[in-house]
Amino acid sequence: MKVTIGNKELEGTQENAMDHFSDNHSTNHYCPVTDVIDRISDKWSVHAIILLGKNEKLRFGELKKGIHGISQRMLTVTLKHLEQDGLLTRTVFPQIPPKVEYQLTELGRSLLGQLIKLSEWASENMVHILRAREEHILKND
Amino acid sequence: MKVTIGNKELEGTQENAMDHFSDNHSTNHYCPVTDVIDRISDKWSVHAIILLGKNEKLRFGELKKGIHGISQRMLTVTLKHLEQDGLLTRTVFPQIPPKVEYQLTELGRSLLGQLIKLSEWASENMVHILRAREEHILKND
DNA sequence: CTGGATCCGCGATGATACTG
DNA sequence: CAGTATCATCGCGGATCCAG
Repeated sequence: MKVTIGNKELEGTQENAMDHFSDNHSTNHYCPVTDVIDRISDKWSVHAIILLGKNEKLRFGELKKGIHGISQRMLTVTLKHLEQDGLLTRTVFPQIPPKVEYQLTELGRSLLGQLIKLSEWASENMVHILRAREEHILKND
Repeated sequence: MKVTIGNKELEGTQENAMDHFSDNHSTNHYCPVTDVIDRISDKWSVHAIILLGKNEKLRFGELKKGIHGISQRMLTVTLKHLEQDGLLTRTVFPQIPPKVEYQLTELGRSLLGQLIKLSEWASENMVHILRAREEHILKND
């Protein structure tokens, strides 16, 4: 289970998280954590979760308007995935015209916290990354 | 700059992060934060960063062995992106056979912290997600 | 209004061969 | 060993039409 490349290991709280990731490296194939990470790091999923973090309940059309560039199909697919993963609930109001409300579950809200921290990191360090990219372009002259 | 769908806003530290994301919703198109998020949430990038978090320096071949399933091409592309973003350094040793070492920068290490927290969330809540998926499958009978 | 179903283009990715 | 270059492919995701 433990994987060492080279011969260095991590100490403290990092060790547990690393070990989970280790499943994916070396010779093993399927890793649930990687599976979950792949899903929640999905481009549209992140936007949907963040948007639902700003608004307790949202209808399909509101989400569509709120996530710029997303197609109807991808919104449907994304919301279906998030619902399957238990990150949000889908409530159908049997009326004409139909009305469907989406809302984060408690699980979804806990994930929201993580995504916000990640987005905070991104906004704080964005300038460094953008500058690094520019310098890299200049270097190729 | 501020976007409200419905009429709810967030309080506290979440507000800033949300506002950055807001650029991507509504009518605007390009958002640097989204750009950065898309890049750092890339499947292979996460693996490479995590692996380089476990080992201060790694050669190309070691990374290839450590990230199961990645092709040579994608490893090259991924490392190039991470280098362009200033998240890792690439050191070439001019010798035969060639030797190249990759190492996280300080920026990369700070991101590593965030990714580890995300992976910790994933490993802690993985069971709920997997159970939710199973229940959803059972529901479709 | 909220999707489901279908078609399809294209970019991302893998496989392979080659090189300093 | 550490890539580069090229070709083939495959699935994401957009566009469109249809339905309840």
